[in-house]
Amino acid sequence: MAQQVEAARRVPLNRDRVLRAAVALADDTGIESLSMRRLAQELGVVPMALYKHVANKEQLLDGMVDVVVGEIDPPAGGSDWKSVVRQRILSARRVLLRHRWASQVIESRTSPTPAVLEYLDSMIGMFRAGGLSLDLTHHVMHAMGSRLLGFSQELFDDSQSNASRSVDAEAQAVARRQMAGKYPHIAELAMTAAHDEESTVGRSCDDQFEFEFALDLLLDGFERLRQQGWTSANRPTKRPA
Amino acid sequence: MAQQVEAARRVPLNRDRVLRAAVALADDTGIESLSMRRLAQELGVVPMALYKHVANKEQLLDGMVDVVVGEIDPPAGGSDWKSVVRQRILSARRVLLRHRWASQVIESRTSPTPAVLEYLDSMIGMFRAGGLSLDLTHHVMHAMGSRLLGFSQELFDDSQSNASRSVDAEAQAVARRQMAGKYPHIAELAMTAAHDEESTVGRSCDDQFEFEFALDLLLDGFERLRQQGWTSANRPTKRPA
DNA sequence: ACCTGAACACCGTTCAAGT
DNA sequence: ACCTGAACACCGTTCAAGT
Repeated sequence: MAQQVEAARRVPLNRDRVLRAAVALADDTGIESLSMRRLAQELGVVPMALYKHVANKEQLLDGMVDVVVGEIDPPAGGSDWKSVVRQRILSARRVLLRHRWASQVIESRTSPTPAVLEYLDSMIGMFRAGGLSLDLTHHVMHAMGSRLLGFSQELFDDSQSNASRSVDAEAQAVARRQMAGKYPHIAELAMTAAHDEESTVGRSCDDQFEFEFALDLLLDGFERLRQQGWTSANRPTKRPA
Repeated sequence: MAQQVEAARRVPLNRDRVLRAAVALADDTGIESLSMRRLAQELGVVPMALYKHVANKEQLLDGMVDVVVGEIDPPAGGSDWKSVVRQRILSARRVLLRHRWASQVIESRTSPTPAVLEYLDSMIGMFRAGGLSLDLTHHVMHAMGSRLLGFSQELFDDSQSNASRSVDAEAQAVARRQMAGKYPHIAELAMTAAHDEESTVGRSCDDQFEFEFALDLLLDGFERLRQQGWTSANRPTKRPA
């Protein structure tokens, strides 16, 4: 332990070491006690040294989110779309259970990090590959965003609007093209929403409708189970406590 | 405006005025800029004056949550259970949209406030009155907790475990009886979980199973829509932008 | 040119000194 | 007995002074 600290002090600080130390500290002591000063102390450096690798605390938190999201397993190919999506989401859940501060931090970000966008993009791709229409995939992503994906509803909307706020039109177009290159499925979805026959400029999508879509889907499911006299007796084998 | 501030200064401070001012300040300037010092300034008092009405900032946040949850409409009787639940949840959503900081604060509480417990209790009561079995209601509440209820999955579990941590057995029993009096439906549910044939002491419930229940319910719903060639063309009338 | 100690403007909360 | 100014132990971040 003391040896590790010694060794760590000798290795020159870099962004990756800063982020991993921050994740470890948050895992161990909780996100509320993660401070720039405490983190610096843990790394055996003066607080100011951190500011060479992250612009500020917000960027540190962004970086920590990317580390965590990077731990989610890549999609496993082969089976039907439901199994593939299911496996991926269960992997994400395991990751978020390992880093219990992560959901809260992800939801607190004002705009999603690249790693989060990549995760969402590949998730959309899995639905599309499974044969779901663009239209259905759009609403499905919103419904999943509730909490099963690990973060909140509004995140998905913001990936568009926040990035393009207070920037001139030309820069926006460039950003959009860059985005389409990196995240084709997100771009495809955004495009459809924009070309919607009833849409006015920048309408994007109807939050209220998305919310009710998820709600009604669940409620109808509950009612169906109710009518069938559903019971949890057919629960999978439980490991003993 | 200046008159209001003058008048407010004359009225003696009480807990209710402190909480309402805190809610208004969070609504206006965001939760991150709500500080004890700033709130005191807004009320025209010295920071220390607040500590006569709330023990600390955590208790202030608890009180703010109760104010917000108190704004949710009471259940409207009469119709089928789905309409009743639907209306209530849509009311809760409207409230949380008015106070955009609230979800985050509710999820950050270490144990649920009385108002939140009351809200959950009456929600359970609505499902039970609709004819859902205790068993089904249990899983339904977990599935709803995802995000549609406005706060996270784990909250519901903690209402039991957190309250009874590091307290002797006798005090626990008293607390349980008090709880059963105030929140009969929660108590009923907790009881069933405890008497589950396979349960060991304090097993409460299988988080993993609850998560997958919600997940599979949604996924099966998506697949059904997919097979039906679902489209959002039958969307309700949209108000123009 | 690079690094960093001291300082700034905050924060929640305590406590002793004042009335 | 009550109230509160000053103080404490923090925080993120700036910046000028040092090498």
